[in-house]
Amino acid sequence: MNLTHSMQDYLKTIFMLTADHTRVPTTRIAQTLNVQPASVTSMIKKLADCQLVDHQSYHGVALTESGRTAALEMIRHHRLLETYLSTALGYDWADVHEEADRLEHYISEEFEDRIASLLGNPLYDPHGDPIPGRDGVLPPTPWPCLLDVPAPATVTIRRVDSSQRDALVFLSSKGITIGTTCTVLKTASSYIMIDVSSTHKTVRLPNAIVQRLFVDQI
Amino acid sequence: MNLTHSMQDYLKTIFMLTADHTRVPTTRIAQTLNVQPASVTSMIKKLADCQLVDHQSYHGVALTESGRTAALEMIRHHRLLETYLSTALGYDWADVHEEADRLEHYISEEFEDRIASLLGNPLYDPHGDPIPGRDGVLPPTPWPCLLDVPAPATVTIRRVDSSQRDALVFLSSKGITIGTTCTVLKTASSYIMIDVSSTHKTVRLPNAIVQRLFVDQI
DNA sequence: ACATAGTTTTAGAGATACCTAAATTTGTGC
DNA sequence: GCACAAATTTAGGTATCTCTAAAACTATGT
Repeated sequence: MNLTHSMQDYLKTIFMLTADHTRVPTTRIAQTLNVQPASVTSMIKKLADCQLVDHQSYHGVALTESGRTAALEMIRHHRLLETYLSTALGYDWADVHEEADRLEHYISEEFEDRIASLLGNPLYDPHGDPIPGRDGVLPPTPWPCLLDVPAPATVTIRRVDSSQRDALVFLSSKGITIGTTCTVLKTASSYIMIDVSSTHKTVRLPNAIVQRLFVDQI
Repeated sequence: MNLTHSMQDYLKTIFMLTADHTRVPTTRIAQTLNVQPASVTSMIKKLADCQLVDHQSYHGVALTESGRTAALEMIRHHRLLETYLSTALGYDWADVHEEADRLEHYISEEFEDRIASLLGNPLYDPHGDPIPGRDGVLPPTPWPCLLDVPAPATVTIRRVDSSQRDALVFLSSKGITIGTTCTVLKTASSYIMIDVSSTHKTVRLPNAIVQRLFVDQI
């Protein structure tokens, strides 16, 4: 069964929204994809016909094993593209998502293989998100949220929640990216103060940012 | 007016088929795009409504100035992608077309600019086809067909008609590519014999191949 | 000048993916 | 246990791009 562009989008979205292993309600899918709930229902029905999702009327959706496999393939394309755009074409990490989101549906397996091997089969994309292998295995992401690290501590940034472009722009403007080492100077209730080791500047990070950072404690 | 994927395909095809500055009949477009003539008629009508083509019922189609501009943009995408796939990703020159044909519709202007500048703003793609500039200007292609070069002569391959994948595979198997220098040893009515200077091998080229090669005479 | 073969257009229909509006189901609060 | 709000599905409609079959036009040969 060949998947349409749209089916791939739905599968990827359902995968993202079921990371917590619960079923996802139609409405959340609709919000995420910017379509009406009624449109989701009819697409879900189609995906269920293809055995890609398990749909229980009025009780949400979950991926089947083959749905999960298809979603992971798409996520592999997306994250490899993000990595390639960033590493080989010099894209800013805030701009890779939009381009990858379009191209992921149209690259061939050959293209996928070639960029993967040029990049040295990377395990993480420019935001630290894990890139599924061809076998569908996701590399581990064991890093705790910076919000949960008490001061004083020295940490290395490993992963950023990339869903808000603004946050990415803010972080790179402060010289903070994957691999950056920082020292947490102070933890307040609505922000933290850190010292960025590469620039030796002190930066105030509001909680909205802190909760998007995942770190290795050193 | 935003162009759909399909509109872009039609414009590109009409551009290719009107290289000789004549109008192109519906049927040829249908053959080229592998659709039925009736489908062409309705798409042509849509393109004419957008002032992208000039359609005179029962008397073929030609591009308008804005149709030509849109077609050249798509051809620029296509040929830049072919060049990039070949140069940066190591694709065989016989395989670039298929991949580029899909991706050309989905890359952004930023992607276009980045690969163009990484490649040094190339003027010709891996088959020697001219890459339109951002301004829509096509580099010159002054090279005569090898068929019209009498023996003995020493020539450099400048361009290959890439429309038949088999021919590309055959040529590269014989070590013949863009920039290859050859000496025409003998001209017969249905083939020629050449010496490929890089391999020092003598190769018999049937006319079906010879008529697809365009060369600089040295 | 006109029949006719071939080309092109029109007419009507199917698939995909979206929409709005109306109906149905769920689960909570009383 | 029932009413009600919220979530979800159904029903019916739009746009895009394709198809087949039938009608209309062109151009050629006699």
